Order: sequence, then structure tokens, then C-alpha cells
Amino acid sequence: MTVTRFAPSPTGYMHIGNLRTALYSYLIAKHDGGKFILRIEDTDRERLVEGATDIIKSTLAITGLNYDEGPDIGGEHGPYVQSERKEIYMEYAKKLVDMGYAYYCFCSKDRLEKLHEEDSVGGYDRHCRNLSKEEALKNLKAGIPFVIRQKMPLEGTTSYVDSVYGEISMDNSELQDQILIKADGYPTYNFCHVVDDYLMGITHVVRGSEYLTSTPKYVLLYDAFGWERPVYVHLPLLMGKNEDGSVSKLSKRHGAVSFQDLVRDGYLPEAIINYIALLGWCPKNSESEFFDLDGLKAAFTIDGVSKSPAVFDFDKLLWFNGEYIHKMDEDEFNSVIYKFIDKEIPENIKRDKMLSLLRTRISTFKEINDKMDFFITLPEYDKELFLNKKNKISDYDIVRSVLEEARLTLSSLDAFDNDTLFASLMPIAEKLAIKTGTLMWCIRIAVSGMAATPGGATEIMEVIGKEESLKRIDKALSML
RNA sequence: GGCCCGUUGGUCAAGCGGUUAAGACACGGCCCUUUCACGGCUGUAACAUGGGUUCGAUUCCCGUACGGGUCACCA
Repeated sequence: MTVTRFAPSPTGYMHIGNLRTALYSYLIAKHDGGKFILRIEDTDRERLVEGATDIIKSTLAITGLNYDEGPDIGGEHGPYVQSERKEIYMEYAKKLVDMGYAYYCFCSKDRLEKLHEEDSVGGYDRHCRNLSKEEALKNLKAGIPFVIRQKMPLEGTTSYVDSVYGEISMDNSELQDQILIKADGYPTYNFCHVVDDYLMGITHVVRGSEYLTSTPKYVLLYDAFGWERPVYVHLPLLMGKNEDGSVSKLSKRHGAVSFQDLVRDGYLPEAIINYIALLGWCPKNSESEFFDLDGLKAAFTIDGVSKSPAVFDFDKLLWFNGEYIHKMDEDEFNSVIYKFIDKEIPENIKRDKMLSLLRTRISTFKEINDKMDFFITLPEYDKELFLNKKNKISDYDIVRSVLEEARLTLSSLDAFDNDTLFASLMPIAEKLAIKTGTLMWCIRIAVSGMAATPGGATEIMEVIGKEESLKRIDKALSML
């Protein structure tokens, strides 16, 4: 059975690149009807951020990436938080020492720093690699702080097969004797993820391609223990476009790059998932770009994963989001949008009508505020706005005639819905011998103060009501 | 700098030895229309570069350039 995991570090918010990794990991498991595990990698006690785990869990819950095993819900391979598994790692590290694949190192941090200064290339000089057992034991007994390092082969090469990048080979001389257990007794990522992946039965290790060159070290660990190596699936990185046109790893300076930022800005989780699924992966035989989670589960295969880094395109996300919003039904939309409306809506305004006008014209929920402003208060505008070449309005005489006629008609109306308004106003066009467009243009400008509006003149009037409509027409008349 | 990986329009990308080199976003035009949006139609725009291999290379191999990643008691 395919078993994958998402193993984030609780160091803050949920970066969109992390989310994509989680998504792909989930999809690889679920495409095969396998299991998806959540594991919290909190061995860096200094970078720990309170609440970060909750953000991870809530993000997975909101996006529907439900895990079969993990913190809270448990499972047969628990615990799922690495800090609670501390002893396990030490046990395995000692095993490695006994087998000759690792060793105790008593070098102080000061010594290492000095080493680093002297040798600009960096790296550890393997000072303690050949310490005798007796010496090591003596140091241990004396209570000298230690770390445990992996003993890399000095010669030869190590290679493995990645399922997206193919065979990766590294000269063993490139491999540092990396630290497995830190001086504080906690394991490093380099070690504990291998132990956990093995213990938890992970069959496919899915992660960003920044691990491509360190994986030989992990593979060596599997080999040392005699464990079967997992399938590696390294993902191309997500990039952001810089102002100067260059690209670099997607980060905060590129804008809203966390899931919660995006949600706060009015993006739909479904749209975010749909968009990032397509960043670095392409379905086979695709006719549509729209996928919900079930669709992705069915379509996702590793051979569709791309090797080259992908630039995160906010424009396309925006488009996706708009499409998702436009597809929502009104009730659904209305139940979500109120959270984003940050101003009072006056009594005279027909709220539902206004929202339905706006719904198909926004791409994020947040846009609702700016777009509904003119309903609430008439913007300042110049009377030149009435002049319009296409409608053959070149002077204000015709505008005045239209508005005076419209005012007369409107003030006698009882019903003020779109159909009634349209039917009542149309005769004016005939009377003044002008086109519908010309007629409505004048009225729309008067009641909106804008050249481009959501909805036509009569729709806008229905929303703002009779009194306000007349007031705005009077205002226009007084300007002319 | 060493090592690893990558390179198809501005962006995401299909392609996997012979194609008029798809499609989507963005951009331009036209149509629809009481403006805008939606929708429909349409246009501009790409195989980094030099060598091979081959009857034939975007596709395979090598070099170069460019881009990215990595060289932590971070993950």
C-alpha cells in the first residue's frame, strides 16, 4: 500500500509551497487508495512557534487534505510529534554507532567555528571520526557534551533513483559527516525523518527538490540499517517574480504567500488548491483545468510532475478565484461574503440585489468593498462624463432632456424594480428620437457617477431605491 | 567556488525522432450588450546556444551560457 506523509516544521504560517507539497503527497497516496500521515517535525526547539501546529492542522482541514494518522487522531505508528519520540532516535543512533556507521563527536562549537573561518569551503574535518572506543567512553563518562555524526564513506559514489528527476549520483567525497544527534539530545532532520519514515512505513517520500542533493546521505542511512529505500518524489520549487524581473524562491517579499494570507484576501480554498495543483504538475489528457480534490485524486500521477521550477502567477490565481466565485450559487455566496464586508450598508439599499450584481464581477471577496462604494455614496464626478462618442452625446442639451424626462417618469412610479423601470423609461427614447443606449447612458451616469458600473442604469436604480435615484438625478441636473 | 538539477511564447504548460509546436492566464481586436463584466470569435508571441548522432532533431549525446538548489548542532 502507498503510504505518504506531510512532515512540516511548526515554525510559523503555512507557506503555499508547503501546502503544495502536502497536496501532492496526499494525492499520491489517495490516487492509490493509500494512507496519508501527518507528522510534526519539531526538533528545532529554538524555531518553534506557538500555535503553528494548529495552523497546519486547520489548513489541512479547510482544504480537505485529511490525514489517516497524525497528532490528535493517533494511529498505529504514534506518537506523531517528533519531540515525543526523542528516545527512539537516540536508540537508533547508538545502534548506528555500534555498527560503525556513526560516531561520537566531542568537538566544541568554538572549534567548529574556527574551522569554518580558516577553511572557507567549510565542513567538518572529521576530527573525532577515529577516536578509539575507550576515548569516546572516557569522554562520555566525563560528561563532555557530544553529538553523534554519520560516518560517510570516503570513496566511491552513492546514487538513488528519484521518480521525477531520475538517477542522482553524488561522489561520497562531497558528503559531510553530518550530525545525527545534536548536543541537546534532539535529533536533526537528517536523521529523525529517516527513522520515522521507516518506522511509519512511508513508501513514498514527497518533498521539495532542495533535498535532492542531501538524499544520498539519507539513502546511506537506509542501507546501513538494512532498510528498504523508499520511493523518492522530489518536487520542483515554487518561485516568485522579483521587481527586477528575476525570480527566486517564493517568499514573503513576493506578497501574500501563506494560505491564511490568501484566504484573508478573499481567495477560496478550492481555487487555491486547484491553482497550486497545476503549478508543477499537468494532467494527462486534460481538456479542462478545473479540478476539485476528487478530480485531482483520480488524475494525479507522478509522471505528470514537472522538473523545472514554476513561477507563482497571482494573475492566474486571481482568474481561477473569479471563476470559482462566479460559479457559486447566491445563497452560498451570501453566506460567505458578509465576513468580508467591512462597512455599513444603508437601509435604502437592496442588499441581495446589489450582491447578485456584484457577485459575477469580483475576483476576490475582498473586492466587494471597493465595488459597492458607489451604491452607498455617489462619487464626485465631472459632468464631462456624460459626453460619449459612441452614444453620440456631444453636448449637455440631450443629457438635460433625458434626465428631466426620466425624473418626471420616475417620480410617478410606485414599483421600482428593474423590469418596471426599463419599461417605463423606454418611451423616452422614442419621444426624444434617441437610441436606448443613449438614454440609459445618461441615466446611468447620473445615478452612478461612473463610466463603468456593475449592472445597467435600471439595475442600479433598483438597488439604491427611488428616493436616492431621484436625488442623484437632481444632483446631475444641477451640475449641467 | 565545488556538487546536483533545470532551460518550449511575459507566466503555467502539452510534446517524449517526422506536428501548420496544443491549451490556459495575461495582452490586442471584433461580436453580443442600457455601460462594465460574463460569453463567443479572433490576433500578437516560444523550442537558450554551439557541436555531434540520424535520412530527419524541440525531442537523443557532449560542450557553453543562463537560471535554480545545496554545501548548518534549520528543516
